[in-house]
Amino acid sequence: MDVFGALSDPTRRRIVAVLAHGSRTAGELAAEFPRLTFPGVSRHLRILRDARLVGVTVDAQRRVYALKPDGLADLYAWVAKVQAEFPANLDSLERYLDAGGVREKTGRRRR
Amino acid sequence: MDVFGALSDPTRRRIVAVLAHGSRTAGELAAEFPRLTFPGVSRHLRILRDARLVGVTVDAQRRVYALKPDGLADLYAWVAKVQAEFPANLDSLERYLDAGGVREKTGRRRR
DNA sequence: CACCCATTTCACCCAATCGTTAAATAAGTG
DNA sequence: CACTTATTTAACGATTGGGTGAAATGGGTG
Repeated sequence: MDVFGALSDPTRRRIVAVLAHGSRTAGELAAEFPRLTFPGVSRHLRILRDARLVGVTVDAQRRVYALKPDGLADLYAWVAKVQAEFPANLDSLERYLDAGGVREKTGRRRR
Repeated sequence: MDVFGALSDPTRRRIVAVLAHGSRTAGELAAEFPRLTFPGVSRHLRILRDARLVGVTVDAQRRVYALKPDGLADLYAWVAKVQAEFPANLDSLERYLDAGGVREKTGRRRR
């Protein structure tokens, strides 16, 4: 699952938001989500890890999770690119029509 | 489906990217995705509409889709907030340890 | 090494999502 | 109004995703 997919889940967004304030162990994170079981949180963490949104360091049995800029940067870059390409100041429909977007009348094709 | 969910699909991201360059009719958009059927694209457009990422204007039978800044702004705001809260310059694990994140030795509890 | 703690992996279920085909809706033309 | 174009809605099957409890893994302690 890519960055967008990883962040499409509200729980995972909350995890990322928590980690923005500082690193947490898997257990601490799980404790933040009383409505979820431990394995549930663990799987979310795996998905975030695969998406390069978080990283883990091992401290004995504990896994300390930390936010990683990589994944977020991808997301940010995509949004920035789209926004840059989008001429928001011009009315979009007007622009479309000016560019000759609609070329023909509709209905039965002329014979 | 919210903005994140809407953008979790690659096809929908491509639609948004296309619309960033200018408005398109549903038919024109569908033509950009030869591997998908027309109704398939139509449903993606509906999801993007619900997420306030695009807007429609009616031109006779044609529906002209245009990118809307609203949804993208939400996404941008979320990313910006997380990045602002994330002290990227400090090593995250170090910070965690300094804050006393790990308080006890592991193993069997002391009696 | 017996026991404990922390976390992940496994097997399974249910709900949501994606894509398709067929039918419905909406609107222009002669 | 019959016909055509443009697009959406409906119904349905296949796949993925999130949740759970149970078992497995990795590591520390006495």
